Amino acid sequence: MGIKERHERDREAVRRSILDAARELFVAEGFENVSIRKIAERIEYSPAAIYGYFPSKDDIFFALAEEGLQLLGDPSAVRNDPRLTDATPLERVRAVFWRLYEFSREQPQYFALIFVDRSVPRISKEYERFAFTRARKRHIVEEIEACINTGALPKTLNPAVAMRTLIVGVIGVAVLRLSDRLGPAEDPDLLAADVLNLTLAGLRSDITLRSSGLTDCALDAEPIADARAS
Amino acid sequence: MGIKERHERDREAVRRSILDAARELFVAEGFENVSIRKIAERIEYSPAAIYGYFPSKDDIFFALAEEGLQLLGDPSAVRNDPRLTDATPLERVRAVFWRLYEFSREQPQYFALIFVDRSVPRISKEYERFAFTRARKRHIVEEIEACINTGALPKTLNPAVAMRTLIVGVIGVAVLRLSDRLGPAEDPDLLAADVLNLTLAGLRSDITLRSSGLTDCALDAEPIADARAS
DNA sequence: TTAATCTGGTGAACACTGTTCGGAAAAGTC
DNA sequence: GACTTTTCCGAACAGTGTTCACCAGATTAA
Repeated sequence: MGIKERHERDREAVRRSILDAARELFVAEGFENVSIRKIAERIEYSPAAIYGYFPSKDDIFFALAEEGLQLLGDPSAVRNDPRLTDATPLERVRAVFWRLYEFSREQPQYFALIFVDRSVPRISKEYERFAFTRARKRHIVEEIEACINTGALPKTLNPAVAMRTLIVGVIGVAVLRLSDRLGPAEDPDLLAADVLNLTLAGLRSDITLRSSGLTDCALDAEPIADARAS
Repeated sequence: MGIKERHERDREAVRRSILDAARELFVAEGFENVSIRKIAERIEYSPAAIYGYFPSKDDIFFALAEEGLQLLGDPSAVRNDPRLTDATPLERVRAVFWRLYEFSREQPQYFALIFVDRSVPRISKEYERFAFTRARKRHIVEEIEACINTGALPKTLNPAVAMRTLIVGVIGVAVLRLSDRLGPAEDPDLLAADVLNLTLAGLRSDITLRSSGLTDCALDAEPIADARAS
């Protein structure tokens, strides 16, 4: 009996159409400017029907965030980039964070959602859902450790802290760009490149960083409370 | 005849009560969660009455933003801080940006409005209203130039670009903090200090920065288009 | 085949939001 | 006292996220 299967397929098709419509509308008009009614109208369903597939508007956004992070790409994509086959470890690290900055340009809505937005509060509580971000973070730490091992970065450096400071730089530039706070003649790309080079130069200078070394970060926050509860 | 004066005083009093109520509500609940009706209820007026004083909800926020920047404080307050009388120029620069980070903690709503928020789009277009931010920016550039003159920072450094990179760091940390993207055990204060020190160390290292030197920045954006129009 | 059941979508409504408008009432002016 | 101006309010408009009683149609059991 393929009836149940057909049911599931139909249901999944509707769910997909909701996500597709929501994604297009979000990217085109921004999360706040898209209403359930607009999504419903586009897929030719009633607004109430959507609540049979997602418990809230936030959850639609949340499902899209997961897809958004996949658009950021697998870290191994950067690792295997042919242009980086004979790059120095430092250049590889820079490439990883440059990719993050590029993502903020290519997918500003996704970027804002995942790294900036406060209007979707639950995202910070449910980061462990994004299991594959753990692999991403591990990869970045490995790249930084490679820099340390080859002497490109000082041995005293904590890779997690270094990663954090680089993320801070990318997010700072991206926020300035996305919130339209840059002057009309300022080039955000040049600024991003400068900030990355500047941060790497600072890391090379072997100053003492006081931040503790943590296993969690913006790309992979694992609430300690949850870990204790389990 | 003091009648007109009394009228103006009464009107100003109501206007003030609107701003006070809005400020308290914004700080307590955030801009998006405060409605005109809530403000009206608190000051015991009808919602429509508020539109006799402000043309829109955005304009209430905008008036508050101006007050918010005054909470950030006059740059000369940092300049005249007794703890900085015999500080090095570099320490003074760090103090200025540390003050900006503190502001992001003390007045997160104001900070988000002025430096981050996209939901009040007009603020980026009307920055020239904040005339006194020009003095603030000039002061910061002067402090950085003092560093260059004393050799604490390299002579090749563009002060405007240096200021920009330091702002990027502060905004990056502040956004991570305000959007709740830091791990539960991470200390944003330590991170902010690390990022500032790291950026300053990078600036000292005399790497080549490609960003052009601009007169406008996040603290004082003067749209070129407007300047041409006048 | 018929009757019962289960499912999914709907229309209407609730409680909100920012904003507008006609009118009433009070205050000021002549 | 009559006229004008200012100020405010009640009601409404168009929009929001969300809920719920209901119903048609598909599925299952007798």
